[in-house]
Amino acid sequence: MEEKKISKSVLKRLPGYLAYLKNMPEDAPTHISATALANALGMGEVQVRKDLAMVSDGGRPKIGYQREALINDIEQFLGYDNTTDAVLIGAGKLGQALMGYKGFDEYGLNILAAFDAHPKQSRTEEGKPIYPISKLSQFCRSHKVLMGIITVPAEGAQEVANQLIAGGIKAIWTFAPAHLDVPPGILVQYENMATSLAVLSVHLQAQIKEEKDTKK
Amino acid sequence: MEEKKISKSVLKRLPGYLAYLKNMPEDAPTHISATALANALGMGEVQVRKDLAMVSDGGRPKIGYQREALINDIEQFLGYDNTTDAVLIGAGKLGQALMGYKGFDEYGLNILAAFDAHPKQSRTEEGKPIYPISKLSQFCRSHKVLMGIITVPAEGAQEVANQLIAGGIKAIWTFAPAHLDVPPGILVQYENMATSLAVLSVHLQAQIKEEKDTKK
DNA sequence: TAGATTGTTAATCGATTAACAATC
DNA sequence: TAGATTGTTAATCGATTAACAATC
Repeated sequence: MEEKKISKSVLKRLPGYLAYLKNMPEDAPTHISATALANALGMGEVQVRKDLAMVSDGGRPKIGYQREALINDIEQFLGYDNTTDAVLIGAGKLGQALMGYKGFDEYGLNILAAFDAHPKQSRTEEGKPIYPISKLSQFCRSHKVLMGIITVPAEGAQEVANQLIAGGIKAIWTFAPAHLDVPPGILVQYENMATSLAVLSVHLQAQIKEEKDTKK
Repeated sequence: MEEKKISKSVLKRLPGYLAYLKNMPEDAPTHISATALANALGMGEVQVRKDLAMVSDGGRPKIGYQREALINDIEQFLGYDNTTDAVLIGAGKLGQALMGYKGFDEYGLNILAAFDAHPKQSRTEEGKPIYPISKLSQFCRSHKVLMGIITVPAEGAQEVANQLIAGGIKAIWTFAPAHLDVPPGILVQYENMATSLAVLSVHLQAQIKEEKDTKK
């Protein structure tokens, strides 16, 4: 594994490989080829090989990549071996669903606490604290939190982002359908359901139209 | 608006424009320039102009695009003026959060019912029915549902997808971190939280490393 | 008219795919 | 050795950006 700069497209495909590899049964062969991976995930084999070359120190011709090692390499590359503390803002349904999601520790993500403008309880079902939003910046500073997860309605998102940044956060994961203005150096990752819906909707429109045309 | 084939990249940016335009205050000017839009969303103005050219029949030099008309053009292009019936499978926390999200009708999305392997209630909080998963295919067929939303754990996702396809569905929106094998013609849109987390995690790793290096 | 803004045509950039040599 | 598979180098493709002419 050489320290090349990785492109975002490659980066986004890595979790797919990782999930597949981790889900393989215990009794599966210890090695797997890029070809096999590509087929399983419906991708081109050259692409898979090139992607893996970015994170792994190589497979062996005729044999493939050692599965355990590959899993480790990807996890290390993605930083899943270090835990990241995060806060979540907006303890509505979506927020609570995320707070309760067990799978995040696989990604090294640890949500410390939730914040809400008007907390209805003082703890989530899982027992994590819910604080009023006024404590947000201070909490981030004192706990050295680097990541904020925004699950408030669109109108409130920018204000929350401002407070997160004031608290010293470096990355924001937002589920609010709103563009966020942030200073350089802060990463905003939009979990954009509207984008997905657009892709789906256009596909369906085309399907419906096609069907009509066929019937004519 | 000429009937050109649109690229996925353009398509994915359209919802951003739409949301911004719809959120503009009532008393804002009736026209808006691509330049203004680009600045507001932190994008290149040429890109915005080119994107808009795909869906709109044109702005006027010096004046820009008529906001109302533009909103309409984008909505029509994305098919948000036609409602799409959908079913959701997996009435867990995330599923319930999505069932309760009011904003979907803006996108023309109408979730008819939820399905679950072991329904705990017969209706969601909003009063939509929750059926056992055994009724899934039949329901899709009889209601001519074209879209399925999967919010079950990864292990169950492929089986649910199979049943959706058996029910005649044409598009799948899945929140399960699992690759789905589907026949050609069926669109799978992955709402891939793992992907987002990877991008965030790598950014934070770099931040942390940078900070260390600076302190040295 | 002058200048802001549009739309188009050409140039650049990056990512994917194809071809091929290396190797176990 | 032969063949599967790797990694690399070159070719293609698509998307973004830059340059510029058109227009209100």
